[in-house]
Amino acid sequence: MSVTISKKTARRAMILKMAAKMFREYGFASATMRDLAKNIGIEAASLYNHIKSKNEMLEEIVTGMANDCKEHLEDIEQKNTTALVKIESLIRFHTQMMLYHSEEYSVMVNEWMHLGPSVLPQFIADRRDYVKRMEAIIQKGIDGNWLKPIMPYVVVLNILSSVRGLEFWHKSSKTHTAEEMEENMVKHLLGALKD
Amino acid sequence: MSVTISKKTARRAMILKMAAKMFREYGFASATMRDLAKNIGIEAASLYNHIKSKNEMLEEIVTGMANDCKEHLEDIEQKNTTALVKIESLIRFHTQMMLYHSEEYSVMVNEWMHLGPSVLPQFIADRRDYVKRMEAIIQKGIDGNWLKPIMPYVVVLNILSSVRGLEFWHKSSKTHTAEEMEENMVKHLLGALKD
DNA sequence: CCTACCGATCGGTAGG
DNA sequence: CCTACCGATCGGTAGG
Repeated sequence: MSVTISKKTARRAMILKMAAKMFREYGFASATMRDLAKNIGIEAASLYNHIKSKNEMLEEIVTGMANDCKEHLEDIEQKNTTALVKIESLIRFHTQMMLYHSEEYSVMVNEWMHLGPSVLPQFIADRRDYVKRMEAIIQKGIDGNWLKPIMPYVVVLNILSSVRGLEFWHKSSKTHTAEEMEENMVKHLLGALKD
Repeated sequence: MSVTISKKTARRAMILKMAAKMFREYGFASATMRDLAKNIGIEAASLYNHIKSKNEMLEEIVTGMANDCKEHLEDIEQKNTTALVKIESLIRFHTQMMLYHSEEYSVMVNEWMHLGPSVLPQFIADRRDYVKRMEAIIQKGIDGNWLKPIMPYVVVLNILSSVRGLEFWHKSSKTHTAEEMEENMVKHLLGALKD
């Protein structure tokens, strides 16, 4: 019995993984349930034994990633470190999420607007809250003279957007390693904040 | 006769402007010709007196913006200035494009993948070329010891991605002015390259 | 997990 | 610029 359940769970996880891959490659609106089914090797109708709807898949992918990000931010906030260390940790965390969980992360940052009306407002509110809390960390660093004064809103936007842009690297010929990319992300995005 | 032509041209330009607005807001795939027609005040079928297809509109919007960017880069390359000044000019140019031509610029950076097979390969090749030439400017600056050594590929990706992220500011409550945003973009993205 | 099929909606055309 | 309409395709359901 438990074998049956875990098998079903694994199958569902596999479907969600493939859905993330396709949402990322074609966009949520252009990816079709028929293509998803074909890539898995079943008929489109059979998908609905594992999921409720196309939108439910998007919601699960996006909120899953969003929760991971929120958790990490809370950890960071608790720690007794300087603003510089905290921001560096945030840059590294997001970079690694994009580099090692690129499908789900890309879907979150690129397809969230297709979320259904029952989850979209909450996602937007959460995102705004996340940005505000990153801004607060930077502002504290500026107030304490640990960081150079650059508008926190712009810094946060740039960090998050730059990570989003790593999608291009991921799809490209990869002439550089993930580690190199991460180090240079830190150098560039943190460099202007240091003395 | 010439009045008729210019009227037609103006109408077409207006349709393209509205299309850009809707491609940006809903995404190319989700924006419909029927909604576009409704927003203009005509029937969907009537659109085809001004344009050939939905894809043609996308192509015109995207390649129009891409050409503006290419032209600016060529100007920059000709000028006899330091790498730092050139990169600053590039940051300011792209920031202004996003801030003052947000519809078309957003469509270019977010919807280019829906370009038809007759233009997509060229667009990708052009984009790669554009990045390579920005990288070359930075590399020259590093070689001449005018810039701190940060991987040019990452710097270029971050600059372009950060500008893309300004879309969020544009849609938001706008608690900061466009000028403030531009100055802080320069401070953050160029700061790490300076000594 | 499949066959069969639905209502809706899409981009686009014919003909005026 | 409109009426009328088409073929294709979509997400999803019924019933087994």
